[in-house]
Amino acid sequence: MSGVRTILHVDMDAFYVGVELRRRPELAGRPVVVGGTGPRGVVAAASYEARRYGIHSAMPSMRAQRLCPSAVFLAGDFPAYEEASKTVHAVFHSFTPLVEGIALDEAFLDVTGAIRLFGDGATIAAAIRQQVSDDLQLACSVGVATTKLLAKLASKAAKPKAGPAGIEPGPGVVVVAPGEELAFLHPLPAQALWGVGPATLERLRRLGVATVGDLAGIPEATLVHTLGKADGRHVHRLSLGEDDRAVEPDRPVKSISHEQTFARDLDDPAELALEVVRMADAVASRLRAQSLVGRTVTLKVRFGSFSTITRSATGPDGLDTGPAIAAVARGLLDAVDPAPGVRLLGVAVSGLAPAVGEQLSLGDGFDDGGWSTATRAVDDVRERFGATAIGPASLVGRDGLKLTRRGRQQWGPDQDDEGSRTR
DNA sequence: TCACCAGTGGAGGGTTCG
DNA sequence: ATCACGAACCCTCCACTG
Repeated sequence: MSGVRTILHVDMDAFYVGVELRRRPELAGRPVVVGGTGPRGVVAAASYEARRYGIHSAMPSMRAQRLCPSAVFLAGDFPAYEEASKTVHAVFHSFTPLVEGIALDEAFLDVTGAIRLFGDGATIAAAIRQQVSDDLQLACSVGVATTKLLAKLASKAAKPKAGPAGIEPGPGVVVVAPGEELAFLHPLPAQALWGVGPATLERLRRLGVATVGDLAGIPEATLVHTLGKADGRHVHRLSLGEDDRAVEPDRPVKSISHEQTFARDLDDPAELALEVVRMADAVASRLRAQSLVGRTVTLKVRFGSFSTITRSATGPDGLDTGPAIAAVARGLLDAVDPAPGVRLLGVAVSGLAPAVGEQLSLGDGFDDGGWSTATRAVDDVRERFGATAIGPASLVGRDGLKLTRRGRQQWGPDQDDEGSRTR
C-alpha cells in the first residue's frame, strides 16, 4: 500500500549559540556556552569550538567552566530562540505541510508529496539549508531517508564534528537511499537507536550486543523478555530498519508542568508551600493560554540526595486556575516530609481536555468563590501589563510582588536566587 | 493454600529525549 | 565532584467492576 516515503530530519547546528552569534558576531570562532550560569546550572548548548574541549549539552556548567575557563558563558534568551524557531519552521512549511516539530531546533518533514514540485529529497534538503542560511544566518544539517529513524541518524552523520584536533565541517546533507538502509544502520552502536539509553544499553551489553547489527541477530522473543513487551518489539523492528511511524504534525499536548531546582535545599514547609503556589499559578496560566483543563495534579519532589518522588491526585473535574491546582498540590505536599532538604519542586497537570465554554472549577452546582471571573481578569491584566504585573497575594514580599516569572526555560537557579525569601 | 477471570484506571517509579 | 527543565511513554502494582 504505502510506497517508499521520503522523510527529512532537519537539525539546527548549535542552535542557541547560532542565534546568540547573530547579535554578537564578535563571539564567532570562540568557545561559547549557553545555559545555567549558577552553581547548579547545566549546559543547554555549546559552540563547536567549546565542544573541542569536551563540553556538551546537559553537562554541569561548573564542569564546563573547568574544562574551558576562557569560554564565554551566556544565560540564554529563550524567547529569542522561540522566535527564530518559528521562522525556521516557516521555511519548512514552504516545502510541505507535513512538519513534525520535535524541539525548537529539530523537525521531521515528510516530503514524499513535495518531490514532484521541488525535486528529490537531496534537492529539497539543500534548498532548506540554503533558505535557512539566507533568511536566518543559521546552519543546519539534514538527513534524508525512507524512515524517521534513518533520517534522524543521517542528519547526525551530516553534522560537523569537533574533537581535540579541530573541527570537521561535515557534509550538511546525508542521504540513505532505498536499499542502503541496513548497510548504513548495522555498523552503528546500539545506543544510536531511539529508545536505547544507558539502562537499556547495559541490558543489551549483557546479551553481547554492541552494534545495531548484533541486535538484528537476536530473536525478538529474547529482546521482549529482556526489555519488556513494548521496548523489545520496538527495538527489534528498528534494528531491521522497520519503522513505519508517520510524520505527525499537531500532536496534542498530554501534560503541562513547571519545576525548579533551588539554589539551596529548602526544608521550611511554609517556604515550600509558597513555591507550590507559584508553580501552580504558572501551570494554570499556560493551561488557560491553550484553553485546556486537567484532572490530574502531580507534585514532584527531589531531595538533596537526588532521590525523587511523585505524588498525584485525580479529581472528577478539569482544573485550570492557580488556586484550584495549588490546593491539590499543597495537599500532596503536606504528606511529604521535607526534613531531608528539598532540592527541586515541580507541579504538573495531566489528563488534559479542551476547556469547553463556561468552566466549572469546583464541580456542578458549586460556587467557586468567583475564581473563574477573577482568573479571567488576571489573564487580562497580564496580557496588557506583562506576566509579573499581577499574582497571588501570598507571593507579595516586603519588596513588593516578587513574582519572578523566570522566563520560559531556565537551566538552573541564578547565582542570587535566594532573593527576599531568604532568612 | 484460595486467585478465579478480564478490563479499566489510578498511582508511583523509571527511562529516554532534546 | 556535580547533575536543568519539560515532556512522552512504559511497567508494575493495586483497587474496583462485572
